[in-house]
Formats: sequence, structure tokens, C-alpha cells
Amino acid sequence: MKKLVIVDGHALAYRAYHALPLEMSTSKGEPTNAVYGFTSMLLGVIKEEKPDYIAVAFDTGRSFRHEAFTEYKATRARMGEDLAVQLQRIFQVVEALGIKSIAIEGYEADDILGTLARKASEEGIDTLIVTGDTEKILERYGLEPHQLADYKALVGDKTDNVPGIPGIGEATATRLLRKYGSIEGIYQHIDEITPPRLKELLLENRDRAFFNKSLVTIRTDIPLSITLEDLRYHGYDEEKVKELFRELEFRSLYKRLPEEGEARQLPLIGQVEIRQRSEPGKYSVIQDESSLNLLLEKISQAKALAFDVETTDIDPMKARLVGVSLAFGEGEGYYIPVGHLEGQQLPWELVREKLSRILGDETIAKYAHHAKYDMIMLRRNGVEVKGLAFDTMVAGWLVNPAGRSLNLKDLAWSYLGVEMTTIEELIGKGKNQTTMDLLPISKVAPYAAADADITYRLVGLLDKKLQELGLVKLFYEVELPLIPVLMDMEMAGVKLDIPFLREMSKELSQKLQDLEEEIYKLVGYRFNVNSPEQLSDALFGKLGISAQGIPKTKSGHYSTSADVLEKLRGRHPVIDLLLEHRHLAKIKSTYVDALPGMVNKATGRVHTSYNQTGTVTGRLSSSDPNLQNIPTRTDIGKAVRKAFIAEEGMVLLSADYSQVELRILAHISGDEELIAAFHRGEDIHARTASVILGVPIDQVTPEMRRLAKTVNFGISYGMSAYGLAEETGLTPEEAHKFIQSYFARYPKVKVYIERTKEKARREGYVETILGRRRYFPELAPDSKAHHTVKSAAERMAINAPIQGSAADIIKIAMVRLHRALKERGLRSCIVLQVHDELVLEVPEDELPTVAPLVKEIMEGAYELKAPLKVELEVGKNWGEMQPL
DNA sequence: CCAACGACGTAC
DNA sequence: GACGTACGTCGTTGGT
Repeated sequence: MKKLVIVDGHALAYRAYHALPLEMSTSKGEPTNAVYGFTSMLLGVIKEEKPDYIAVAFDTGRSFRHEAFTEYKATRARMGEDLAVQLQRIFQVVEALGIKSIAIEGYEADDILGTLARKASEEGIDTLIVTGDTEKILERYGLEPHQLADYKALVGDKTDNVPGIPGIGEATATRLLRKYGSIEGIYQHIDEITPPRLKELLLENRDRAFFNKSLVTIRTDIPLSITLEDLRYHGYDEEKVKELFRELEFRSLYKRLPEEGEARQLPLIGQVEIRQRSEPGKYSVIQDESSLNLLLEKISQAKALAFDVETTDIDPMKARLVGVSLAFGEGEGYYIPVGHLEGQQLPWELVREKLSRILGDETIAKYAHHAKYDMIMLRRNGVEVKGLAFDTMVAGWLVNPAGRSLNLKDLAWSYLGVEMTTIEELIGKGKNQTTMDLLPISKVAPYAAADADITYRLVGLLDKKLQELGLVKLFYEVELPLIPVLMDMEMAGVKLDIPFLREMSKELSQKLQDLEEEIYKLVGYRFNVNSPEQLSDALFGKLGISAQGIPKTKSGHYSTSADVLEKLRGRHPVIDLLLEHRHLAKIKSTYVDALPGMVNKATGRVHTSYNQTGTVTGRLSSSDPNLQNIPTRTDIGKAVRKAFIAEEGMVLLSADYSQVELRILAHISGDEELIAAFHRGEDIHARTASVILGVPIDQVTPEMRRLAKTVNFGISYGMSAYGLAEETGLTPEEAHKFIQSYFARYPKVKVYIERTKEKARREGYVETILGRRRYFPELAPDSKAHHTVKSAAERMAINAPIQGSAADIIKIAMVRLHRALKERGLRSCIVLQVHDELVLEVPEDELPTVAPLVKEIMEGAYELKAPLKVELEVGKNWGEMQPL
């Protein structure tokens, strides 16, 4: 049977544009993300489907739908200029590839697709329509493609600005269409419909429903002078394509051009199939011992192996293992089920033993996507992975830390043009969600094996990207070796004093209750003190506190934030009580009450999750629970830290980089005065106060030092005079003078700021001492971004190298320290990282060895012009630490 | 009843 | 409009 492929040009262009990084461009600065993605997809289709006929359909300006309904697509944003430019290129690509573009005045691409598909089916030709992703919804709810118009007529279509029937959402529309098939069917059975309210709504909106359907129905009968024969694919003009791809700098795509006479395969059954692009590989399931043996034999010859695990939970410390997948060649994959409820499976004991030989073999390079997760799972099940050589998630993040999503499905689409089944499609979501182990092996296997296969395929592309961007050392010497360190930290966890927290919770409850009673008395009525909205009514309504100059929130209410309340202190006695209440309520709900629930039942400790790809600057982040924002400033806050305790016979050792960001600022700016101050070992805030206020350092008052400290921090955040004034209570004029004299005494800091902004503008990115990048497309010379947006981006650009370099340094230290502890056979473990601080749990007898080791490694992690300094503290708990 | 969002506050 | 980077909790809202 012959095959026709029709591509919805605009849909695909949009899709590509949003899926790929905006900064993708030629060396001359021409944006190419949409062109690249589009071309990649198109080549993929040709190669995979081997069509006999092919066409790309485009929309024209207005269609008959606009004439019928003036609001049609009225809300759709005008196409961005850089996409419009790229469309011209897309036309050129289509032409160069020898493919017909079709656009018909008065109709949309959908109508062309529909008409061509009808014509093709009449002639007994299979049709594959390649389009955007809106049709996914149908599959999810078990509707047929031809029901799309009925569905949209009921629910509406936001992107086309077609209003739906009020009160009918996804769920109701699906239910009705499954039962009655179409809008017509629904109205034929209108009397059966329940609940009565729904019937009423449907009757009221009968005309709307039918009109909507006519509006969104794809036409299959539009006048087309083109015949199918006109669309026959004869291949492309090699010279033309070469020339165009050279201009667009699409080297990698050039290699993917289909070769002459590639055999056709993959016959399609059925008439019209709307579906996504996909490149299914050859995937096998391992369910008997001899297959497993055969597989292992093959792998022992392989030089690299991608692995992935399927589990029952996103928390690897809780999850149960369901299966393991492996891939060691492109387009191939193997799934070994071990924890499915049903189906033939090998006993884990056997699989574990055999798998260990391969996964534990350091000489076989291991690839994974989010390796930390898989390695924790495997270790908990007795398999130690050795020879980790690539992590596609971490690499994708380094390539662009602020970029698109890093999940495997999205990387597959961006880098390979492959559309993968999402986990949601597999296990559902919300209340329909199940777990992997409950699904049949046959359903999970292709999904799981594809993960390993795609991971394997991504490694080469991402590695090349890392090379192009100068990120090889950072990746292979810092980020990749950090993964086992984080794994050990997470698995070690930290011990909590639960009875202590329970007691604290009781005390806080009592205090909060007392405070609330007093607040109600002063306000005159009872209300929810935790509700900013109700509080604002109480303060600026009932109590009549003047709202003059009080900022409003986005939702239009007066803000009741702490800094607003702080300024209202003294205006009414209730303000002090509110601030106290806020603070206690925060500590209680976020820490005191939440932390005990996070203790792992099996280990009795809390195991935070460190996200290695969660920030744009290179820092780690921590969640479930977040142990990087445990209070420290107030007494009640510090009390929470007392709940973090060392095991019997052990102590906590905290090692803190002193003023690390300011030292980095001194280093990268090269400011002599600042560097010298650090070399002299001075109190840097006092020194700053001294030099900019022109008083001797021994006459600096605490007030002066506090001011200088604010400025020191503010500088690396790109703070303005206004910001400083707001923070300190100075007038903006005074603040301005203060900053002026700061730059007069530290002139190279000023130069650093200007130089960094300039680099962001000219080169599009800034970088850390290890070359870690952050991009700023908003600052490009031709950027249309608003002034506010640009200023914000400039501040981020100033801060990113400083914050990011600090992250670089502590990561180096973590890798080296971890290695040193292991080499020496010490039992001490790193248990926490809080950006500039490491906390270790140390057996008391190891302290004399470990303390100096930690200090030396951390201080020696990187040689700065202003030397790194580490301060050590020891204690039985994190709240009562003593300097060492 | 639940998911998404906004306001707020904790850390460095 | 005005100070960078994160994450968690609560209340509200909008839809089921």
C-alpha cells in the first residue's frame, strides 16, 4: 500500500519553537531553534515512514471561520517576530527537500490535511498526519480522532478563542461523547441526560454547540487543484540542501538526510491515523534465565551501557523496585521485570546476582538519566553501580541551566526529535493514578526499554554539546563525580530528636493561642490570623490604620508582609503581636510539625533530596524536606536546629566558608583593596564601613558595620540606591552617596559589574570560574524586552558568576572530601550541604583526624586571590555548636 | 474534594 | 520598578 504523509506546518513550527532553546542561532545570530526542530522532525518522518507522497500544509491569514465568527482566534498572540523570520527559512527547507508546500486562501492547514486525507483514502492510500499535540487528549480519554470537533465544540478551544458550553469541562465532555458519540447524538438523547442541571445547560446552548462544531470541524471537501500525483516524493536536490544547511549551520542534520533508495518498511493499517512522531526501537522483555544469560553475554562485549529502573514511588528511599531496563546500542532496549504484581518474572535474587556483575563492572561505562535516583534504588536492592560515565539530565542542565524541562521525554524531543510516551500516559494522573507494579509487563516494557535506549542515544549528542560549550571539565570532574557524593549524603540522612520537636510544638501551640486571643481582643472580632486577606481587612478596615503608602499585592489587596508590618510598628499595639504570631506560626507549621513526618520509617532518619539541576546558578537545592532553610536567625528558629542531632558516640561537625561570595567578588573583579583586606584577615564589613565612611577601623560602630554589611551583600545582588534605602532606612540620596563612595574605594568592583553586563549583552551569557554558563537572551542587542525585564536580567547576570562560582568551589570540596574520607577508611559522613556550609556526622574518635582534613580540603578547593577561609564548629546538635 | 495559584517567610 | 538563588505552608479560587 502507498503512503501519504501530510505535515501541519505551523503546528510543527510552533512546537519546535517552544521546545528548543531560544538562544539557538547561527554564528551570525540568526535564530534557528524553530527551523532546526522543524527540519529535524521532517527528516525523521521521511526516514522512518518512507512516504510515497508528502506535503506540508500551512495556514493563510484568514479563513472562512473568521468570517463566520469574528472572535475566532482573536486571543491568539501574534506570532513572535523571531518565529515569523524562521518561517521563511522553514519554507526554504521544505522546498529544498523537494516537498510541496500547500496553502489555500480562506482555509486553514487542518482543512487541507482533511481534504488530502479523504482523497488519499478514496484511492486506497494510507495517510499519516503529523501535527501538534492537541490531539493527545483524545487518546487519553479514549475518544476517536473524528470526535475532536465534538469535543472542542463542548469544551471550547482556548487557542482558537472558541468558547465552550458553560459548565462542561474535559471530564463531562468525555463522558457524554463516549456515551452518545457526537453532538448530534447527545441532542437526540437529550432527555436521558443527567444531572438535570447539565441537561438544562445543554438545551440553553444548543445553537452554540452546533455552531461551534461547524466552526471547529475540519473540512474534507475544500477545492484543491493539486492531485496526489503532484505530491509524489522524488527526493531532494542535494546541492540545494547542502547550501541551505551550511547557511543554517545544521551540520548534525546533514548527516541525517535520507539516503537514496532506503527500503520502505512499517506498513500502516487503517485509513487515516492521527498520531505523534515516534521512533519505536526494538525492545525485548527478559523473562527467563537463558535470555538473561544471553543478554549478559552481549553486554560484556559492550563498551557502554545505559540503565534505568522502574519503581513505585518518586522517593527512591521509599520506592520498591519494579524492573530494570538496559540499552547498549541505538534503537535497542531490554526490560527485566522483577517487581510486577502479575506476569512471568525471574526472581530478583537471580537478577541481582547477574546484574551486579555487569553494573558493578567499572570497565563498562554506565549511562543514565538522573543516575542518582537509579543508583539509590539499586543500592537499596543490593546492586552497587560502578563506572558511572554520563548523566543525561545533569548534562542537559549544564548545557542550559535555565532552559526547558530536563525530563527524558523533553530531551528526546529536543535533541532527537523523538516523541516518547510520558509516565502520565502510562500510570495516569490524579485520582486515576496507579503504580508501575500494578501494570502488566507488556505495557511497561516498551516504555521502560525506550527510556534506556533514548538515554543511550542522547549521550553522544550531549557530550558533543558539552565540548562545544567548554563544559567538559566541569561535567566530568565536578558534576558527574558529585553524583555518588550526593547519593551517599541522601542515604546517610540525619537524625532528628522527635520528642524534642513534639514538646516544642505543644509550647508553640499554647503561645500561638494566647497571641490569637490578644489579637482578637485588640481587633474586636475573631478572624483567621493566617489569612493575609482577612488580616488586611482587620488592619486597614476595622482598626482604621491608614493605608497610605501601603503596597498592594497582585490580587489587589493591601500587603501584610513582614516588612509592611515592620514599618507599622508603633502605630497600633496589635502589630507587634502579629509579627510574633507570624514568626511562631511559620516555625511551627513549616518545621516543628512537618519534620517528624519526614522521618523514614525504615531508617529512622530524614533523607532530604538534593536536586543537582534545580537552580540556574549551579547551586544545589534541597527538598522533602528542604534542609537548606532551617531557621538560624531567631532564638525560636535556632531551637529547631537543636532537633538535628548526632548519633550516639558521634558529633556534628560544621564547616562554613567565611564570606565566600565576597572573596569571589574580590577574585573575579581583581580589586586590590578588597583582596588586601582579606589577606590581612580583617573583619570585612568593618573594613568596608571604615573605608567608605572615612573613619578608622577601630572607631566603626555596630550601626556602621551593619550598614556596610548590607551594602556588601547588596552589591553582589545588583542592588540599587533605592533598594539599599528601603533595606536600611537611609534616604535614597544617602544610599546613593554611600554606594558612590563604595565604588570610589573599590573601583574594580564597579568595573566588574559593567564588564559583566557588557558580556551578557555581547555574548549572550556569563560564566563562573569553572565556565558554568547562564544565558540572557533578554539582554541581546535586538531584544525587545521591557526596561524592567532587562534591569532584572542585568542583576541576575551580576549575581550569577558570584553565586555560581561559590557553588563550583563547594562542589569541588565535596568531591575531594568524600574521596578522602573513603580512601582513609573513615566512618565520618557528609550529611548536609547548605550552599557555603558542610555538616558532617563524625565518630568522636575521628574528630582529631577529620576536622583538620575538612578544613584543608575546603580551603584548598580553589585558589582565589582572596584566600578561602573555613570556620569549624562542633556539637551534639546543630543548634548548639561550639567553635573548634 | 482537589489542583493551581498567590502571599508569605525561611535559608544562603 | 527598585536585591540574587531556592522550597514549603497556608488560604483562596475555580472547577469537579
